[in-house]
Amino acid sequence: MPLPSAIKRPLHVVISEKLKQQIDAGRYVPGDRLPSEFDLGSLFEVSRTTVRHAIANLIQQGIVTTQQGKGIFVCDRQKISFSMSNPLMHFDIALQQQGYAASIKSLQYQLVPAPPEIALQLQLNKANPRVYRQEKIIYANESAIALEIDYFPQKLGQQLAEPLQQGFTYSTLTNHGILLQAAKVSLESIPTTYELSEYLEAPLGMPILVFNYLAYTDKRQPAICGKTLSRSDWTCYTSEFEMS
Amino acid sequence: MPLPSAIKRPLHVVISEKLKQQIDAGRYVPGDRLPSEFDLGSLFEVSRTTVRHAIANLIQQGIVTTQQGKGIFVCDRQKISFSMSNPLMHFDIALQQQGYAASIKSLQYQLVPAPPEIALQLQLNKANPRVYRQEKIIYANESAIALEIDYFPQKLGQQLAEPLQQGFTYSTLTNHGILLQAAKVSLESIPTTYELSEYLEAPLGMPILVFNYLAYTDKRQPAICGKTLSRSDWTCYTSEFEMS
DNA sequence: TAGTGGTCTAGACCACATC
DNA sequence: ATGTGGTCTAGACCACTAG
Repeated sequence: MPLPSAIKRPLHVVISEKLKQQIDAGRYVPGDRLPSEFDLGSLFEVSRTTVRHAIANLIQQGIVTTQQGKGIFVCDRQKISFSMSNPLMHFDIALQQQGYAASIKSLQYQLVPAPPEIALQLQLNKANPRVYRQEKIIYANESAIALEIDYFPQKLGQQLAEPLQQGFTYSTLTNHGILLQAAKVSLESIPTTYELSEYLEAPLGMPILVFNYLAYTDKRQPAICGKTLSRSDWTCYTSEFEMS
Repeated sequence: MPLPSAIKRPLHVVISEKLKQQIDAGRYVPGDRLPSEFDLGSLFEVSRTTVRHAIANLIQQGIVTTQQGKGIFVCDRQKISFSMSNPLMHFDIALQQQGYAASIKSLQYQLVPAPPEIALQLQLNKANPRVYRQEKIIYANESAIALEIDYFPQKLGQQLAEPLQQGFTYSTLTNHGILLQAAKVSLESIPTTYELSEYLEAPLGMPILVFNYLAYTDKRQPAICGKTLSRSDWTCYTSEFEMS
């Protein structure tokens, strides 16, 4: 006699948990293809819609991935960790330390009118402040893991236009003598939107980690700000604190 | 003539974006009820399945919430922020500072065999170490916002059994003279599982922020560890750093 | 051409809320 | 009794992949 709570579990939840158990037990290993949606339907004796609902749960958890025309495949689950304590330093160095080839692709580098909240953060007091806005994808071993959106003050963005479009933000700044001394950061999470799903090749709705930062060259002078949106199935952030 | 990319957008994405625009524009304000799924279906001239798919997108983004038998309601979106810099300190004080009534409900407080990774973290070297495991829900104004899972060494857990089941972890510890001096933390995100969705009354698949911590009374002595799983639509974590 | 996942439909039954 | 969202079915058509 199953528990009352077990009776109530929706079929799609039961099926996704059964599949997860089989994967955890090694019945399927990373790279394996699962039976097709039709076959899973007859295996579990449910409609294809219900199978798809169950698979959607697994996709969101980063357990499987689908490829149109090919099938459902088990993912290799490993997280890349980025230290927050030295903000921005993370990406290229952290990726290389963890054995990944780090690269970027700049999607946008453009002088635009500063959005109000950006002007506030960067303390731009002119009438119609302009900033350089950069969008770039961060890759680890050819896989897109994050979308970074940075805002640079006009002067800085003009000076370093070429190098910033070639390399990682923090490394580029330090290589050009701009040392960041402090930062305010925040971390939140959102589901993958349709736009993001195309940039990061991530399934719609999968959690995305949003790392917001505002970095200062010294205590009073904000230098750059921006955010990094990373796939939560591949990334986590770490830090160490001492309390005074 | 719409853009090619616009043509390709799935109907459920188009519809959820239309609804989001109407909400952002003030056509519906927090607390308002949207038309029923049937009515939305005839409004947009799509099937109820497609409407449900569109609504699911909005639910995951924390924009609307559904109540069986009642309808679809626009959420009030405000995030509570917790400072990471003084770990654990957060919850009760941070909630009160931001104008919320903070409370907890202890679900479990039990001496259990220590899971291997917990024994390692707490440096329990005995043969079959035991720890107290606590599960509790954290409420802000009657709303469940987080599930906290803590592990206490046997001695500590026994001494503070009653107060720990009544109050917030950090406050209880400091009130009893246990001062935490350092901590290692990490932040990741996962989708809401079925169990979590029941604890937090959160929709299946919505992003959850996972705050893992290991706190020390001094540099060498780990005191407690655990994690806090919080609704990402209601919470974010902040910190400030200075680089040396 | 056949098989796969992606999208969408129309309709059924259930549980819950309200009157 | 009625209306709502939650679940599930059976089936259709499309786009992509492969042999």
